[in-house]
Order: sequence, then C-alpha cells, then structure tokens
Amino acid sequence: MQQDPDLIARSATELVGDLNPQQAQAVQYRGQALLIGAGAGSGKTRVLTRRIAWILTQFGAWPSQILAITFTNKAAAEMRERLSALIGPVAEHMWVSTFHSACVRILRRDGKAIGLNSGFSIYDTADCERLVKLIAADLNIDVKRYTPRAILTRISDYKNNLKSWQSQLKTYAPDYRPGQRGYQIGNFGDIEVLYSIVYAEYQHRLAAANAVDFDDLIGRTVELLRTQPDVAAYYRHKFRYILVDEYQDTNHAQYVLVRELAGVDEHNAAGQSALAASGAPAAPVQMSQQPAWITVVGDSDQSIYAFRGADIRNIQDFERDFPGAKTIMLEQNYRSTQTILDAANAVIANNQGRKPKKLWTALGKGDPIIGYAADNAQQEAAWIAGEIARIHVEEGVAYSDIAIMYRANAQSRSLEEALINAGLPYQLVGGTKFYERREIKDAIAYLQAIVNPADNVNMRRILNVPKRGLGPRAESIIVAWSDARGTTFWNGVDHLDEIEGVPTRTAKQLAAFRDLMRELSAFAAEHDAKPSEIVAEVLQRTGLLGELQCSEDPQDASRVENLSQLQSVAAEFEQNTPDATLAGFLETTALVADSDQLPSENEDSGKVTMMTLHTAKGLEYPVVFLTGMEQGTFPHSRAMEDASELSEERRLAYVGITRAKRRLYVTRAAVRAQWGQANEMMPSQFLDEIPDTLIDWKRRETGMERMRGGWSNNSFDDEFGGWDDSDTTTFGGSSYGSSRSYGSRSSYGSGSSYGSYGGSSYSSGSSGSSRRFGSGASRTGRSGSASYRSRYGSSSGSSTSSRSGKVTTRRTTPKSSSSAGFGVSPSAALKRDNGLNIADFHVGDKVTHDQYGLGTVVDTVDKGPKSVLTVDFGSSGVKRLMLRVAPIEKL
DNA sequence: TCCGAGAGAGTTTTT
DNA sequence: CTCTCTCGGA
Repeated sequence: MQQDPDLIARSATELVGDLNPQQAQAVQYRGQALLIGAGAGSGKTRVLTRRIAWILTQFGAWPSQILAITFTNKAAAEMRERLSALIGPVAEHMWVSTFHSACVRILRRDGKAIGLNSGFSIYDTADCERLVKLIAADLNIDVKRYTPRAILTRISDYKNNLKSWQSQLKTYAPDYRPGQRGYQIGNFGDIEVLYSIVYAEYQHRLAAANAVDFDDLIGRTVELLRTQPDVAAYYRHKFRYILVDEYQDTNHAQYVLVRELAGVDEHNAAGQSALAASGAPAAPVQMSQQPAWITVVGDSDQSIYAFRGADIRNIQDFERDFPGAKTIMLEQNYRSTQTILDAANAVIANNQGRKPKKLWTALGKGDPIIGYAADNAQQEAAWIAGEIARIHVEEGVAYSDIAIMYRANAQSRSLEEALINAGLPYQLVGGTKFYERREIKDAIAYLQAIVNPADNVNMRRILNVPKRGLGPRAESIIVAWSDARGTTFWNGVDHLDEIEGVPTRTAKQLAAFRDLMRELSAFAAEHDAKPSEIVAEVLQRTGLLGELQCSEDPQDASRVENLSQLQSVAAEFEQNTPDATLAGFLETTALVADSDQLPSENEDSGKVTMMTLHTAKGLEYPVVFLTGMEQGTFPHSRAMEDASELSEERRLAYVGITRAKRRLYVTRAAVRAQWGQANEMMPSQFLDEIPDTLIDWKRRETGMERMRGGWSNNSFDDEFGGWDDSDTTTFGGSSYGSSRSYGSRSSYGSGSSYGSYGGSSYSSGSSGSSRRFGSGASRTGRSGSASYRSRYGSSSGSSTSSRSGKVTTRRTTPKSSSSAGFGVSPSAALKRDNGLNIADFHVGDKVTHDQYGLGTVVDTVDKGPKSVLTVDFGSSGVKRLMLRVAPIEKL
C-alpha cells in the first residue's frame, strides 16, 4: 500500500522500544477489541499515540480511517500535537476530537436526513434553560415546584439513555401532541407525565429552531446512524480503527455511538464473528464488512462523571460487550512517588466491588505527604499561600509547578484572596466561563441568529438587547402570529407588515430590528470567512458595544474588554482555521471546556494553578494541594448518604491524590463558612483512609479541637459555629520550620496579572478584582455570632493562646450598621422600617446611600409610611427613594 | 416599557 | 452572599 507522503514512517523499534512490556503489547495488539486498563500516570496517552502510529505504519492504515475520541478539546489538541511529532503533519487531518465535536461534524455533513440543517445551533445549558422556561410558561407549569434545571436534568437522563420523546410520550401522555397551542398541564398523577410532555415539547421546539443541545449531539448522531443505512455505511466504511480515551466516563449513548460507528451489531446480526476463530486476524482494512477495531483506554477508579450519566459499567463490562476482547493492564506509574501512590491505593481500596489494582512506581518513596489542619478556610488558605511562598524561595519550586485543588468552585474565593494577599501569581481555571458571561452570550446570540434565523431562543433573546423598546408585549405579538402559522419567530418579524394590531411605535421599532438583522445577515454572508469582522460589525451596529462604553458602571468597562476579547478569539480562530466560517467559529465557542483554557504542557504560565478536582483530571503537577478535606466539603454533603455516590467521591479523591508527582499536601479547616454561615467541619474520612505513617502533620488538630480535647467524643455546641474570625492576623505553624507570620507577605511573584489568563479576561479575577475582602467580618447580627460575642467578648482584639503556644489574634468588631437596633439584623430591620422619619429630612440635607454614595436631598414628600425622598447623587443621577425602605443614612 | 427595590431561592462536580 | 424573579411606580 502506498503511504501518504506526509506520514513519517516509524520503525517498530522506534514505536515500542522504550516502552514497558504491557505498554508495548497494548501498542501492537491486533484484534477487534482492546481494553487498556490504564492506571493513573501509567503513560496512557503515550500508548494511545504510539498505537495510532503503529496502526498507520505497521498495519498500513490510512490516517482517514482512524477516529480517536477524547473528552476535552485540550486532550484532543494535545494528542494531535504529539501525533504530529511522531508521524508528521498527516496528523492534522485525522479525526482526533471529542465525542461532541466528532458528532457535530457528522451532523453538519449528514444531519439533513434527520431534519437538521447544517447551520444548526448548539444550545448550551443557559439556552436550554431559557427554552424550558418558555415552555413552562406556555404550559402553565409552576417553575417553583418543578425547576427548569430539574426538568433539564431529567431530559438529559432520558437522552443519555437513548429514551426517545416518542416512547416517553407513548407511555405517559399518549394524548399530547407536541406543538399544540394553548395546552395547559392540568392535574397529573405521575410526575413522569409532566416530564414526558415537556421533553416532547422541548424536542419539538429544538427541531423548529434547528437546534440541538449537548446530549442531542450524541443522541441524534446515534439516531442518524440507526435510521439512515447509507450514512451508517459511509462511516462504518470510513472508520476502521476507533480509539476512545477516558472510556470510564462514557454514558450509554456514547457507548452505543461507538458500537454503531464500528458496526459491531450490524456485523453480529449479519453472521457470526469470524475473528474468534482465527488466532491472528487480519486487519479490518482488508475486509471492510468487518466491524472496526476498537481500542478503549480507561481506569474505572477514575470514573467521576456518573452525575452526568457516565456509566462505569461500560468499562467494567467491556469484555462481555465485545466478545473476544483483550484486556491489558498498565500498572506501572511513571508520575508519582511511592508515598503518593500508597496513599492513593489505600484510599481507593475502600471502594467495594472494584477489581483490585495496585499502582507501583520505580521512582522511590519521596517526601511524606504534608498535612495541615486550619481553624477556618481563611487560615487554611493563608497557610497554603505561605507554604507556596516558602517552597518557591527555599526550594526553588516554580509557581507553575504548583496546583491547588478543591471540590467545588465556591472554595476558590478564600484561596484566591490569600494568594493575592501574599502577592503570588495564580490562574484560576473554570468557574464562570468566558462564554457564559452575559455580554458574550448576547453577542454570540446575535451571531447565532444570523447563522440560523430559525433559532427562536437566541432571536428572542436579542430582540430587546440592547434595550430598544421591544418588551414582552411586542414579543408576544410576534409569537402569537408565528405560532399560529407554525413558523419561526424570525419569520414573524420578517413579515411584520402582515401582522395586524401592532401599535405604530412598536411596529417602527420592530421594523428597525428587522432591518438591522437583514443587514447583518447580508454582511455576514459577504464576510463569512472573516468571523472577526462579523463580530466587529455586530458589536458596532447593534449598539451592544456602544451601550457599555457609555455606561458609568465600572463593571461595564470590563465587559467592553471581554467583548474585544471575543473579537480577538474570532481573529485567532480565522487565522488557525483554513476554511473558517462563522458557523465554525460558533461551534468552537459552544464546545469549549474549562480545561481548554489551560496552557498546554510545554508552556510555562509562571503561575500557580487553581481548579476543581474534576477539571484536574488528566493533569499532573509536581506539587499539589488538596484542600477542604472535610466531611461535607469533600466528600460533598450531598454525596455522603449514598454508597455509590460516596464511591464516586472516593474516586475523585483518588484522582486528586494521583495528580501529584513529587509532593502532596492535604489540608482542612475546622470551620468553613458556606453561604455566609459558618459550620463546624469534621475531618474528611478520606484523610483517615490514608495510612497515618504517610502523613507528616504540620498541625494536626485545630485550636478549638485541642481546647475541647479533640473532636472524637463530644458533639459541638451550635454556639461555636459563629466564629467570626476572618481577621486572623498571625499564627504560627506549630512545629513548622521557624515560626514566621504568613499571609502578610507581599513581595513575591511578579506582582502583575493576577488571575488573568493570557493577559486577558478569562478568569474571574479580572472584573471587579478587588471587591470584598475579609467578608467574614461583616457578618453581624446573626444569632450565632451574637452569642459568641457575649461569651468571648472579652478576648476580642486580644490574644488567645493554646497549649501549643500558637498565638491567634482575632478581631470581632461588629460593623456599624445603619441605625438598626442591637441584635437585630439589618435586613430584618429593613423589613419593618428603617426608623427614618420624613420630618427629619429637608431639602439640602446630605445623605449617604449604600449604593449611590453621597447625595443631596432635593425634595421630600410626606405621605406617612409612603413618604418619598428625592435625592441628587451627582454622577449617579437623581433618584426617588421610598424613605421607609431606602438604604440611606442622614449625615 | 423601564427601572429600582425587595423578596426569595439556591451551590457539586461539566461535555 | 449572589443571582433571579416579581412587583410597583413613573
């Protein structure tokens, strides 16, 4: 067979010479189904890329015959990069992508057969929620009782298990016709009835809008392959080798998709497999009616996405699902020290029903794990910051070699603050995503509406953004017209002249909107290959940018910046993409993941990385801090009851521990504020599961625990929950190095670009960066802290010392809150009255407003409890305030 | 229609 | 605490 000139031929020695026997075997295996059980750090990406190279050069396959699936774009990009290095530029046109983008590609090409036009929109969670809300409003569903989110979760479950809306409807609500108007959900005995109806309606409207959601990308591709034999035949003929990474995280739909693409079941139906008989089967490339060869790589101990429908049985039952499958286990770890692996092994061993597996390493014992028990989250964060500063200076550890991990995004706040205080550069991964910001979503909605005018959700979203006097009233006029004709919202706008009873003003504004969209469409059509120019045009012409630029609100300044960032992203896209289109650009924005924003492995960001444990999967760092090791935080409180959910938490712990290469820290806090409410936290059970000999506790018990003789016997008095102690100023790590005070350090690090990614605004740190520090101190008036104060009030501002000689200074200053009585919370006071009397105010008086700041009274109207005060706040404008409830204070 | 203010509800993890 | 929704007033 003639080889592609772009393909660098690699000899067998080059491909497997430096591998261990199991790895080499996995690379070379010939057979229809191969499961590589790849423990953490066992070099699976290496094996995967080598295997692909092997298939190309040794089996003589064409690059186009390979489909390699990963879970994130970043993983895909990385694999492609490694492949390029290994086999040359040919890797660039191979199908190496995520499940989702592979499906987009298939659906763009062949989706027409199942009613999807190629410009279809991909709805993100927010879009989907909007759609469900619209439906709920139309069907008169109480969204307080049945939240759109809960409904969507259910719909997602259906889709992940390939339950069609048709079958759901048949079972639970056979009388419902999707798209019928004026239907109101009445009484239903079974909640499934409601779900089924919404599901059906939801799919109906998605179809009408030429849109799909994330789950549909998989589900509808399966539908396509199952219902269109010619399409299925095309892909089955095309892909002869399918490789799936992170197989333990596949859900049922993805599992079926792989089978369908490979043509496994078609083949089984046609006749019995010939491959079991022959010892060394020929590569399928020569016999195209054979199913494709499947390689899956995964580790059932790292399955952490069950909440999203991942079914761990896919990997556990692989050998049963694919008869004749070969399993190869990779247990040698090349990443971590033995100490770290021992900890990981010990923790995961507590999970029931798993195949025993023991990672080992040749790297030696290494440092002990370092433990630290803090009094509260702030102190935990401060200690971490101090420790990072220390190892950076004393041990020369680069910031970019350090990662801080936590269970939930909410935990990042205190860590961020501590790093800022310590002057350490960091980068936050995840949290509020760039593409989820309001201004970005608005801009994208325009683009989406241009590409796909049928997209009712996005079209309706932008109708009145920026404000152009087209409110719910105008919207409903159009909706009524278009619904009655079974057509799209845009069609209604487009045929505005045919609609009767539109108020003149509204009609005029609607016409302006219509013309705007027509012009933008025309512009987009002419500049389709230049998404960045379309973005610029949209931002300008719609007034999206202008509105923000004129705004006084400082937040809007960063929004402007984000919008210009969007334009840069578009420009970058069109530079890196040979056949760039606007639709293509939108696709990339729809399918980005948190981890995609991480710099690739050979880039040194020079910053400490902070992220959730989920995001951290697949990554590795020399130094890892595992924070918030408390019952209720990690394992998460919602997961502690259920055995299988707890197992998943434990796998998450396993993932976290095995991210560390050289040194692992585990930290916890005795008190963690959640929602402004402080709670006592017990140490995580996962800490107990790590053999004690592996952990070197720098501080084992917290101050309070010592005071009370440990946490083992007595349960806590609720009053202790109210520690109001964010203002810890000094503390010493009991046995730790020289006692120094952390947290006040400010001279390390570059001192610039905190929390920003790529010099721009990906992270949350960029907008309103310095808002709210030490929030704990402002919690006054809660019953807990009030009683705390009365009991410990004498120690306020002074030092409490405990046996270990630890010195902690706290300040519990109650913030002066506007004229509310002692012991009454400000909000409770507002509810009744703020106690202000209109008689006390006169024109010319100065007042301060919580939001607007200083102002001058320009008018008073005495209407008893409904008295109104008019105040000129200067740059904030003149406001009329209901005196009774206004957050103001007289000066 | 727009705006501000107040009430209320919600936080696990995410392709 | 923070975001969203609802309500009342101009």
